[in-house]
Amino acid sequence: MINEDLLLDHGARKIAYSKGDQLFREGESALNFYQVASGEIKMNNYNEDGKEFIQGIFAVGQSFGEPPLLANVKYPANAEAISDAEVFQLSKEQFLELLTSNPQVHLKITETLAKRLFYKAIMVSEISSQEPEHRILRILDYLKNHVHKSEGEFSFKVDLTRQQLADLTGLRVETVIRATKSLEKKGELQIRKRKLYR
Amino acid sequence: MINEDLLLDHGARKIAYSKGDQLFREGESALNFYQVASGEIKMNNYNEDGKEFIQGIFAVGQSFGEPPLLANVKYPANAEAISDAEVFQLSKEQFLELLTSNPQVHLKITETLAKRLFYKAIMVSEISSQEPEHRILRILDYLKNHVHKSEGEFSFKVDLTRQQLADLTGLRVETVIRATKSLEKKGELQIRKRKLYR
DNA sequence: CTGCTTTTATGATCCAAATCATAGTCTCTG
DNA sequence: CAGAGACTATGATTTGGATCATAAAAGCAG
Repeated sequence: MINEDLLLDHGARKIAYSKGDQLFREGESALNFYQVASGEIKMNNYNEDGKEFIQGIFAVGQSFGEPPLLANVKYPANAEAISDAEVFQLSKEQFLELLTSNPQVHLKITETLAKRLFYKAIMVSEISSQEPEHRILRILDYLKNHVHKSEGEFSFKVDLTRQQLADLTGLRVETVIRATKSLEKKGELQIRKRKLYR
Repeated sequence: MINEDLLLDHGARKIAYSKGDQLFREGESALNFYQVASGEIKMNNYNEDGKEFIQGIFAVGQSFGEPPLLANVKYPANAEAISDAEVFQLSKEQFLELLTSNPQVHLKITETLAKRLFYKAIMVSEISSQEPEHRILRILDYLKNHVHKSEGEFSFKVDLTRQQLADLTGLRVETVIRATKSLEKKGELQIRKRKLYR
């Protein structure tokens, strides 16, 4: 997260999006740096037959879409507003200028990338080689420990639908529903009012 | 890739490993920065029943294992020498010192992370939602375009065994063998002397 | 060259998750 | 508060890739 004033000083604009709007699409060139000011943004892919895969969900204060900017490649996924949202937008040049003139911000960004890489490394290995229940627990634990940073059993309320959980893990809704029920039976998580707690 | 002299100036040591040696293991704390001086290193995971997943293969000049260093998390995978290899090793402190005193190196590292994130984003979405043939083509195209940077049809000789390809894509050897044959039939790749060309 | 290991190959069988179908429950909007 | 749409639930069936088994070809060490 980059300080708002710093962003604005470097020419950032705050742009409003409505639920469902797309900010950019897979395959496009990366022109801007983005940071969420309000609401939530997801990055996702759709495969040939329309199945969605969610790369990540970004909430207030989180930036997204930097890698293609820094690596000079096309976007590997789309960005779409999950809810009505506001987003700080900074051109590539302005962003790089900000980075070079603020080493500590640069270091922070590097750290963010490193953390995201850590998450992806876990998910890719999980998805490739584990059963559904295992995959689901892993992503829940990741969210619990690294995003929400909550502690204590069943202290983390999962604010995702079964469908979103499916799209994050590469499973199907029905499989997620059955797997979560099974996990509840095993005491790995709780379901209260249809919401998952881990 | 960081200049060798620069590495040595900051206290890097060159360490020799034999084929099969492990440099670090999943779950350990990140203490060092690594860059390959000769040979090849892979990072991998093993799941409960011993199945391997290869996160990445790193050749001369490439660094690996930086994310946990920068993000203060444990290693998400093991590092193992594929062949006899030499590796520059730099302590965390020395590495961070190098970064802060050489902004352009820092930017280079950030770019490397961004590229790797790009690769992982592609792979995780592929693995989660695509058929074997698709997955294989994607990783081959990635290697062809972004690692070997070769152009022209069938100009890229794949220097991976079917097993390694399986471990990179989360498939099984037999599936990779069948899928590659099918892809050859479709003209998507060539097989000469059992080697794949894309 | 010979035997040994690694890699590629191929058919048969199995099984877990996807798919299909259908319905119940919740939530939000007008 | 009624009705629509989103979400959760559950059973039946299908299927693609894993698994198992076996073998042939290539690479390699002595």
